[in-house]
Amino acid sequence: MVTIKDVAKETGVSPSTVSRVIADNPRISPDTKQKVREAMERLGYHTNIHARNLVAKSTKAIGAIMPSSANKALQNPFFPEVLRGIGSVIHERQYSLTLSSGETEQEILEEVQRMVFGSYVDGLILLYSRVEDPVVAFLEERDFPYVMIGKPFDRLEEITHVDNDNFMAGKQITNHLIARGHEKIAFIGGSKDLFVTRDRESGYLAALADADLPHHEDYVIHTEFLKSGGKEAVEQLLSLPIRPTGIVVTDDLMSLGVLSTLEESGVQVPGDISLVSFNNVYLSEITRPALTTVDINIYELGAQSARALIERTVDKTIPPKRIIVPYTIIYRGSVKEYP
Amino acid sequence: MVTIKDVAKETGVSPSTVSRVIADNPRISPDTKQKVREAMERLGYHTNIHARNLVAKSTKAIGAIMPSSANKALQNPFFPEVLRGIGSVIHERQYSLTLSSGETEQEILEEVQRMVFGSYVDGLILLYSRVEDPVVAFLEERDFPYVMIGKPFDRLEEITHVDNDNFMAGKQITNHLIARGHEKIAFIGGSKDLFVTRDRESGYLAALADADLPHHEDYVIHTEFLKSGGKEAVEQLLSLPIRPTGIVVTDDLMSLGVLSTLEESGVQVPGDISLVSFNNVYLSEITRPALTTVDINIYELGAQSARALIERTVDKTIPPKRIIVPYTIIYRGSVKEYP
DNA sequence: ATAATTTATTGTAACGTTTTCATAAGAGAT
DNA sequence: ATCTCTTATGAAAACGTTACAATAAATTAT
Repeated sequence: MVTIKDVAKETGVSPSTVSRVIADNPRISPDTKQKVREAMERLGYHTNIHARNLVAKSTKAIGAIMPSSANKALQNPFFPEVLRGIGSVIHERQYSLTLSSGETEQEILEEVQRMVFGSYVDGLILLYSRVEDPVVAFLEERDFPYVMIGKPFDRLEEITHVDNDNFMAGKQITNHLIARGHEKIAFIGGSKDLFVTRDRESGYLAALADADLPHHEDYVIHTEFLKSGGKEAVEQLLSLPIRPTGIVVTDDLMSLGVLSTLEESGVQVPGDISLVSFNNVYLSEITRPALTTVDINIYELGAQSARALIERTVDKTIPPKRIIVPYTIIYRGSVKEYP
Repeated sequence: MVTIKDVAKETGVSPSTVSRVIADNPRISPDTKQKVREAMERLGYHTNIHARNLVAKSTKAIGAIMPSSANKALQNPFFPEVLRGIGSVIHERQYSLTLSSGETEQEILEEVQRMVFGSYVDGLILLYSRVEDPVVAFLEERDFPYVMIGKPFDRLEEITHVDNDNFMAGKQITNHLIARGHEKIAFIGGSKDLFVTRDRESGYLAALADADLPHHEDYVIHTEFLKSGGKEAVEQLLSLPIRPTGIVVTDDLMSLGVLSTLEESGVQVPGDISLVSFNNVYLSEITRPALTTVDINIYELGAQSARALIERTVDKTIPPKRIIVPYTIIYRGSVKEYP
């Protein structure tokens, strides 16, 4: 391994000078810089991060915490896409990205502790948001830099997070259905513990209220992600005396299940029932019909969170902020004028 | 930050002793161990990896290299799933996982170089296999430990890799179609540059040959992953004078597109055409019909590669090996007896 | 011409570990 | 009682880097 000393010897200069050349310190004369850089190139020098980190205290690495993998949700193409967004700014800033996951809540917490105590990373991105998260409690207690993708359980103003305006998105996509003449609109969402679900549901309800449409309890269904993708939800909906003519589903992957179950039951989409969805992952354009869905810009969710985190790690004093990533509605074939 | 010295002072013992306790060195008396461990617990000691790595030379970290993200393939739920597999053994062995991706080939190579030169990781897992990969060339040249998921371009015997028996899988799933009476069987695969595609195709051809079924050039189609998920492929197939009655598709996500396009064209699955697929990702059970697909055990692909890599990093002399992860065929509703 | 200031460079300590070598104390052998 | 042999511990060097204080040389001010 070629070290700073080798370069120093080669150039006939001291190690400290070489170090400053690496840092591009203005105190070093252009000639020496030139000379040293050539030697570094020639010898194939690469700085050893561990030595650097040991003294510099900064690791130039951030960690991404995945939700507990006991959860099928992990198969959602959402994750590769956020990771891609994070990765792009990580790469651009010459940082590195450590991925952390675990089967259980407990495992995840342990991993996080190992990472912060062992100073593996300068900061963390939480790729999920859940109520009463012990990880958040731990990070707050240690005052360790982190940002959250999604909406924090509490202390909204104190936690830097990047999110969509899920309320407005929910409202607007529901309005789209209403504008197309639908009045009996159902809602299928994931777990009530997730803020995405809650926000999108609130938006849905607000849209109904604004349009003076009645709201039926039975039209709102919460289902576990893994439970055959909304099969039961659809069955429940179809068994109702008055069937809805439109459905708002909070996730494309779930929509796929909903779509299948509907067609299986002989219900045409969008002929009999219109469907709108969220996320705009790849599959939403290859289903039949292609889904009208709100594109929440997952990539940007990742990129923004990485930017905010890095900013935060270099200057701990900057105040927490909330970043709202804009969404766009992608109109495709799953909605039809009613009647 | 509480260091080894603090623990030493607290216990009235030397730093070296504390270090030895951490390493569970048998030379330390049970009493001192007990005493030191208590102090570590009490003070909340956690070992600083950078200091450790600096002297120990091992980072206890491995890197995972994702394919270039210019590629839509990244949205494939395949990746979260391998990552989950890798993550599980990483966690179990107390290693950490660094994720590396890049837009372009060049970016990826740079990242890899940074990782190996800066001694970020002890070894790398390549989550893709492609022809003439400069990353592989680089790693070989530096004799840096790595394993590949999939099949290497050349030097099969010299590169540790973990793969499925894609030939047999392709053959067996095609045989399933043949056993159900199909004789006109088409094949839709991804890029010919990918070994998965090639192997599965060879298996498909072998099955046809074994059954003395004729092979039509027109029945084999290679399509880019991102191109609307096999829409064109299906259209080509349907425009043929003699339509196939069965199709082998090399990826579930692609099957979804195929399925949609077929139904759109008024072709019933499995009524008119039977479909078999590969990977068994979550969505394959929520399509309509649910896909008969070969479960390649993605999780295990990840776990095995991590195990093999770690083994390799602790002992560089162990010979390269090839690990074949068994597959199973999951029979669902996309195949029907012909006629 | 001398003093004060700026500029470019170096020597050294520090970061938190691990590891080699040395040493003290106790056990066993003579 | 002396000597050797374990066993348990400590002191110190090393890992590769950064950063602070010190110094030498060059420039400017008086």
